[in-house]
Amino acid sequence: MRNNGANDMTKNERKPGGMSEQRQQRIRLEISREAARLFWEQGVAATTGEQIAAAVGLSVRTLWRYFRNKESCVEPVLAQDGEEFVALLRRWPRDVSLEDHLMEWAVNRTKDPDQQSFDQAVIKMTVLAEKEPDLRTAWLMTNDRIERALVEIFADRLRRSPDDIEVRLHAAAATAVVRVISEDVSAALMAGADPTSLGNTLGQMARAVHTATGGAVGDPVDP
Amino acid sequence: MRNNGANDMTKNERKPGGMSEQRQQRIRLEISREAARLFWEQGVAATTGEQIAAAVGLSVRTLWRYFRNKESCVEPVLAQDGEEFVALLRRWPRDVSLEDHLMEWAVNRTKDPDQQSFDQAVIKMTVLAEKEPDLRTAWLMTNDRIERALVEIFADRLRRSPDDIEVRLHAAAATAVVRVISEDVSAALMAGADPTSLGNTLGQMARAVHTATGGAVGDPVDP
DNA sequence: TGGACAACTGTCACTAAGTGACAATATAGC
DNA sequence: GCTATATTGTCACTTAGTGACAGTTGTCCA
Repeated sequence: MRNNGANDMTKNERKPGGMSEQRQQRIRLEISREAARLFWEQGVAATTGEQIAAAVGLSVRTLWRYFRNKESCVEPVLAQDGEEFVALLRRWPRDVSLEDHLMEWAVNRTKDPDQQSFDQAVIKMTVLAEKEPDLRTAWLMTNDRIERALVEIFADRLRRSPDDIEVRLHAAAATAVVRVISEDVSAALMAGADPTSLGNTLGQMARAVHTATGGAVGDPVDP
Repeated sequence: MRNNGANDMTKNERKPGGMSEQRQQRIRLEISREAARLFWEQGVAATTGEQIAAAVGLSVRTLWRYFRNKESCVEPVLAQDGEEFVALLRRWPRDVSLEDHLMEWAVNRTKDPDQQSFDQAVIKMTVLAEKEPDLRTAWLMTNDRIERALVEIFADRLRRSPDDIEVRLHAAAATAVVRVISEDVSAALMAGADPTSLGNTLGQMARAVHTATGGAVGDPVDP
């Protein structure tokens, strides 16, 4: 999904003095990467904001302008896979099943070499978030955001209101099972599992979503 | 569920100088109550640890010995309903459906007068947690703990391993839908809804759990 | 190309969160 | 009451995080 940032120059809403959205995001990602590395190497508590700022070459004050607090520094890394997943669901055609859509994407995607090392960071943080309480909160918050996104997506697909309790229930259940599978896969990969067996992970997610929504989400729907 | 603290004096492991488990819990709850009140009245950011400590008559240092950080001060309040729910599920007979078990409990329970005002605090915090990010993390963390408890309970009921991915999926989905319904009900009550219509909330939860687990959890099972 | 203007960044001073150490105190068991 | 031990308070300290203000950088437009 690294291929989607492609020249979407439709939003030229840059004000004088403001920097491009992309640049802001790149800095956030850069910070997040360094924070993840430090958290992994020394633990969260032992890592200071000063260290993170120094690692990326910013003043501490600026660091806190990009992130509300220390834990949220890793959110861009933690949210990576989730946002990829959400973006994928946004492009989900109505006449295609979830499993087919995910599988079709899986075979077509190309693995950017630079992306590889980044994926490592994602996996490390996901695993670390199982034990470190501060990272756990960040992980749960990113999943909370995913859930809100899924509410919109599901509401659209089911032609129901985002306020509909059924829709919100489906989104919550779907997000929960996707999260658990992500945790499970990350733990397996960290333990040295063969990444090729990961190919079926998306199929597992699709089936889990279908089950967790009582069959309401996953099948093709009327156009 | 106030009636379960009943004389479980089996754990007489009190060491000289140590205080009883109950006393510790009472203090934690007392702190939580005051924190919730202050958070509601002035907002989370505007409330200092010093204020909370003063309100309950403790030194600030002692406050931080009871709670790791400011947000977690409200966890006992936020966890109230959830722990009640978990305790209820622990007593869930194998030959009874979830809906029947919850409904039977609903009619038999007595509303402690002191409990009323406490419920108000629970509702307030649940609603406040929808907007205030710091409380949101606390709310998600309590639900994370509930999920872990449900893993054990479901594993036991399904006679499967707590490590079984299916079991964890069911627990995650179930916790998620129960959380959403709780949020929904709290918001409705806060908006002035009639509490009598709340009687069916447990039925709704039971059905939602049944659906979110693909029918795996909710029906009676073999003894 | 060269301002003009607004956003971005750094420095400084500050408040509040949270912790370690140690002495004082309270409590359970005898 | 006596004793051992957990609990609490006080003090000093580090770090998280913010507000204000000045300097810098990047964008838009002439």
